[in-house]
Amino acid sequence: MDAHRSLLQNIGKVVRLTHEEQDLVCQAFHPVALKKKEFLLEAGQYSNHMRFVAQGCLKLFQVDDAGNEHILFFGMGGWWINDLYAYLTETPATYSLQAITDSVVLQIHRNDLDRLFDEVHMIERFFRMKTQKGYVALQERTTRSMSQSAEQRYADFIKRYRDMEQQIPQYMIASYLGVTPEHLSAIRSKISR
Amino acid sequence: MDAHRSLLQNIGKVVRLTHEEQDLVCQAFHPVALKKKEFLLEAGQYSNHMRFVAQGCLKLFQVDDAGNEHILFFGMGGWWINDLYAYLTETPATYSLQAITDSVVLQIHRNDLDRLFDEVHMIERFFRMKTQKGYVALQERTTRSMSQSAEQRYADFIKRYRDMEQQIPQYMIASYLGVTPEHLSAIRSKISR
DNA sequence: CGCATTTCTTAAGATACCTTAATGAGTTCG
DNA sequence: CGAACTCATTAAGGTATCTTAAGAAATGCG
Repeated sequence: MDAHRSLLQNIGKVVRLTHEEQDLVCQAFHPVALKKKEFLLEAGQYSNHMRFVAQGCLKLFQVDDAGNEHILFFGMGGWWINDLYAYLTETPATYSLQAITDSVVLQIHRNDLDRLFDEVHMIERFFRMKTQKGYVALQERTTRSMSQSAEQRYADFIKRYRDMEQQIPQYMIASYLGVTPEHLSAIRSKISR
Repeated sequence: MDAHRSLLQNIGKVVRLTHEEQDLVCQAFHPVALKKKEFLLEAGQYSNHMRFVAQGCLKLFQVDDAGNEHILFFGMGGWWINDLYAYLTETPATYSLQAITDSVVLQIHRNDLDRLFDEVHMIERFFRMKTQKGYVALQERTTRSMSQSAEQRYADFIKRYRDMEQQIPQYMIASYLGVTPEHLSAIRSKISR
């Protein structure tokens, strides 16, 4: 599907826009095509865009002092993904955003978004609700990572993101779950037995 | 200090209010005094208030299937604390909110807050920024809990919350950090050696 | 197709953290 | 004051997860 159409559909699930407003929105969001492994944001850069994944799949991750990668979130087609911390605080990103598969992302610059908030009131509501939803998702994730074993977290993951499982290499799922690839492999073989 | 004064001071650090607006805010927030161990919110109840800790100290925690307590956040004097998930989604709380020491909390009902958003525009801005800050704090916490050892997390904790350390029993700090009290005790004795 | 690279698996030994249990110090309160 | 709690500590043995290393399977590419 066309990227902008997909965006409008996503917004339309939450708030209602007039045709004129839809045009304003489409003009403000610019598409970026990414090859597999290409970066959309690298740690240290400023994150000045809000980003909607129209097609493909990306990962938002951090590299710790020991050089290990920790994936905070995946972004699939129809999802919003960003280092919200960096965007909101206008500080250099501590996370990087990289394409896992060839992808198309629609992004809007902070300045354009702020202008859009004035022009299209419902867009402000949409983003407020998105931030809240993001908070809620993160709280769930934090909670689970504190109270559950790796095996339970993996079972949860495949239940929730069955469709993702195919597109994402296992070692990245391991990183998302907070375990080593070797351990995830052991968990899988234990389950299937 | 007087609870409402403390609230106005907290808000004043972010946005500027007229005297009239300050009066409106004070009228909308109601104080609740809590004895040590008293609950302000129990899991299963609806969370219909935004809450500001004027004095004392509370914990926001969850009990898992095995009956273990997991503390998501502490709320000290001058902090906001809530099961934001439950408040935002208007679903029954999965967390409980309990006083660790005798405390005074100022709270505002959702209906009054929504009304206040219309009457005092800067209050809406204040809460939007608070939600964002909450998200940011949670993202940092999630990240740390994924990538660091219990020992590093504890070192972080005492650096960040040196003043809290006195008021909070160690087993609660252990719960916040995601380890058993026994293990935290072992970590402490290892550090001080 | 075949070689190079990426990804997944297996296994052995190491470490972090947990469980259980016992003890003692500190605190609360009748 | 003394009994009953609450909280922190110690220690022993267990489990989950990591580290390292090697090889197998899958994938990408000339």
